[in-house]
Amino acid sequence: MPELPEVENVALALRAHLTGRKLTGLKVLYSGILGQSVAATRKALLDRTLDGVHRHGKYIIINFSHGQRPDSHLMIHLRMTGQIFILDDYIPDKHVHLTFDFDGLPVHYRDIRKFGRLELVDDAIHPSAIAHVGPDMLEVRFKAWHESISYRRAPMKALLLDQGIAAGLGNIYVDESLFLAGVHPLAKPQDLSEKELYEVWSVAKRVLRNSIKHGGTTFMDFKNFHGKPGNFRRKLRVYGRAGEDCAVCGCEIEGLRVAGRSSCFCPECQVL
DNA sequence: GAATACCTGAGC
DNA sequence: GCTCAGGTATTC
Repeated sequence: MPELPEVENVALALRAHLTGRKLTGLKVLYSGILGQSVAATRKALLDRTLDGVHRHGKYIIINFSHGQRPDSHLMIHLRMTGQIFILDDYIPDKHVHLTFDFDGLPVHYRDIRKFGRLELVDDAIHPSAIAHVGPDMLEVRFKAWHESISYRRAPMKALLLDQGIAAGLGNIYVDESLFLAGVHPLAKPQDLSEKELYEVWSVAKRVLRNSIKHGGTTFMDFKNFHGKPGNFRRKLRVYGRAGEDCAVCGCEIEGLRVAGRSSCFCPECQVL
């Protein structure tokens, strides 16, 4: 499911609905999604109050406080199909692996493919567990971003997907950003002028912000905190549109495999 | 880089 | 039955 805009959507909802609420129960039905044991997780989180939600790239880090003891920090990554939601009269199906009970308010973690992770970490903002992850794509400045890609020999598509350079873009928003910037997915940094790279950087941020505004993209599984799909799918120009006509020039959108991921681009608008 | 592994479901 | 899927870590 989720790239930066979808994760931001979930983080905003967690902050808005759960801040100040105490975790009174934690039911774990499938412990494979936990980074630590069920006992350690329960011990660290139960009877604590949620008092902060932070997002870095596609990671959500929740701060739980307790009067005397030190705070606990729970880091969540939804990977491909993770969902966090609260629904009235919801009966959990077999894909709900964990349910938080915030003093009578049940919040479910559901994940069809079980790739997602919830783990206790050592910091509420920059856990050592994600020290290898680069700055958030919405915050990284052009100079720093440019310096970290300019010497690389990989195609732009691979560099934009590389969370170590900047965190948050995934397959959908990389394809969309490259299309809007008019850059071919196989183009390398040295094929592009600084002006073109600036365009990629600024367009990527614009796409992410725009998608956040529309509640993110639901392509297959994504659902927001209230179980509703995001509205950005209808704004997608190339992702998932191989074989269709380009909205700008009318020629056929092509599919291509880059960095092990399916990619869509317009051969006319994105010339190598 | 590429291949593989982690999982389940959808679509052909 | 096969291939593919919004992600990432690990191993050549």
